[in-house]
Amino acid sequence: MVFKRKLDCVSVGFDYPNIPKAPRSCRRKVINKRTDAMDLLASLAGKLLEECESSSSASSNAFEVNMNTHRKEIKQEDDDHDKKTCVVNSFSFPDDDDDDGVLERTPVCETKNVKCEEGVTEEETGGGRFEQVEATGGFVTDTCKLEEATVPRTVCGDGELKSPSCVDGSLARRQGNHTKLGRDDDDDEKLYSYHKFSNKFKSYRSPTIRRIRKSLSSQYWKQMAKDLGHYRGADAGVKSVYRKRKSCYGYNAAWQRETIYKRRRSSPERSSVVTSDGGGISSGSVSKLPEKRDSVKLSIKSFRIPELFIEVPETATVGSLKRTVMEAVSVLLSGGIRVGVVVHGKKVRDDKKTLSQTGISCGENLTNLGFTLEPGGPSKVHVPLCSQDPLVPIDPTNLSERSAAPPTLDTKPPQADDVDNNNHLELVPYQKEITVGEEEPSSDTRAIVPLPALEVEALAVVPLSQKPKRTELAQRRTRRPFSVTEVEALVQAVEELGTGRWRDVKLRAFESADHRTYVDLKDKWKTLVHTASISPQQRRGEPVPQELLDRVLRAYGYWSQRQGKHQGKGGGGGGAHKDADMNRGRVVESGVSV
DNA sequence: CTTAGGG
DNA sequence: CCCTAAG
Repeated sequence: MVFKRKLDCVSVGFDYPNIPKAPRSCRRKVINKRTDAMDLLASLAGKLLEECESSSSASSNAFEVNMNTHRKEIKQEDDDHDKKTCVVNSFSFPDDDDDDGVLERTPVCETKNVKCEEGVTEEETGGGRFEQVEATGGFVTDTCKLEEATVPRTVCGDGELKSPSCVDGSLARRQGNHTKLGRDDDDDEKLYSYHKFSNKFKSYRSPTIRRIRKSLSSQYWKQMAKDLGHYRGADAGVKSVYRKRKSCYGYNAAWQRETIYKRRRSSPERSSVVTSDGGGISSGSVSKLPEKRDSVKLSIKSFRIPELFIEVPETATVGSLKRTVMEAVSVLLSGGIRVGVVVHGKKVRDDKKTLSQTGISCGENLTNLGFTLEPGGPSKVHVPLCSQDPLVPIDPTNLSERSAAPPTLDTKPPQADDVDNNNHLELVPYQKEITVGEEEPSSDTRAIVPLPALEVEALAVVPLSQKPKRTELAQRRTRRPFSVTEVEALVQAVEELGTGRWRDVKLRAFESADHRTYVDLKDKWKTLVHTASISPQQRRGEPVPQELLDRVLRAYGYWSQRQGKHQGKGGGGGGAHKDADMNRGRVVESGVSV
């Protein structure tokens, strides 16, 4: 595995990795995807602040929700057949971002586990084995020890404490070797089951995660279910020659999650905001925050998604595996989330209680405070998120083509598979302080808030029946303007084959251009016709030689005339013949009827 | 899966 | 480019 990851501490809050960021445009998209998550966090922060303010006149409340890069536990479930089922216990979002160089940071009361994580991580990863993934907005997927270090225990639904299963080693590596992905000490199949039946993962975009524009449409779920494999039929796993984006997934509805994300933004209200440059230490910034006594400061490092079941064929590529995980997580996050507050292991349901009444105060050890993300929560929103917030890009596809993908084990074609750098997910709530200066490294694992149990009940509800709140799981394929050469080839093919045989056009002229589907060609032709019809001044993009546009018009006119006739079917012959016809057609168009 | 069109 | 309805 070549992922190199910066020390967590860095991402956690001291020093932001100065890794190259994906182009803003790329990141933007990602941001949109994360909107829900961010909203939630923002909402959470806002809530806490509100309470704080009401109970005390503190005005310096600040929150910081950071995402950690890291850990994800994977465990192998079954191995029937040739598929691997892995359980991803958790993911965490890297604390990347802040492309605008401004991030808000707030000191947190008393927690200092950064170093701890850092140390562990480094050790686990063999020191530098992982490259920062944040560069591309990705998440590092591994380092389980971290979990133990940071989150020693996890409370299970039944109140029982369990140690998080942790698997070390990168997912990719394991997968490649066909070795176990992890221990399976705790198999909670109920969490989130995600099965991938198809082993066709070459698509350059996530198959299951398709953008759903019409969220309100009843088609949404239908589509979703279809994509996920609920409707998987005989065609499961089958994909057309051109289309490389089909796959089927199955997943069980019950999923519980504690999600995570991080939001750089502090509560809109009056939290104090500190900004610092992305790569710098926040000491200066932090110190700027006025320390008020009655305020409670804390930061949520991350939220964790308990588990994800994933099944992929052994023949699948690492990239596809990553994408699969990404998709699973996206689906999980898409259903809406609710934040829960847990103090001393107990969930605080009364939203009206003040923090101090609840036992949350600066004086207290905040380690007994935890947050949970529960499925489908109404409590989202409130805090206006600003789109300007740099969020962690998680969208794989996008980044893939544009940013230098961190080296990964498998080499894959640039466009299609690197998408992964970002698939990761796990979020663990992180609470730590960004105190400046001396942080004790690994001294205190407790700094991390113990993750409370998830509400199984809530989790049990699995949707498929419920509409996910608008989620933009899928993303658009990256735009790839046709080059003049391609246009030429297209025009040539259309001249010969006509405008109703896109599949043939594809075969003839773009056989090897996997990224050009016949639909793409059809669309391009459409635009070419339009382009040729407008004045040169109105055209945009790389100029297409007028000569080609003329041919476009000519062919368009010609084939239009042939409407109803043999529709080009009689074109078994060569292009020459066609050209002859074309000329004739042009004449016709000129007014001479044939 | 392909086509054809609208978005 | 995406999404769908149709065939």
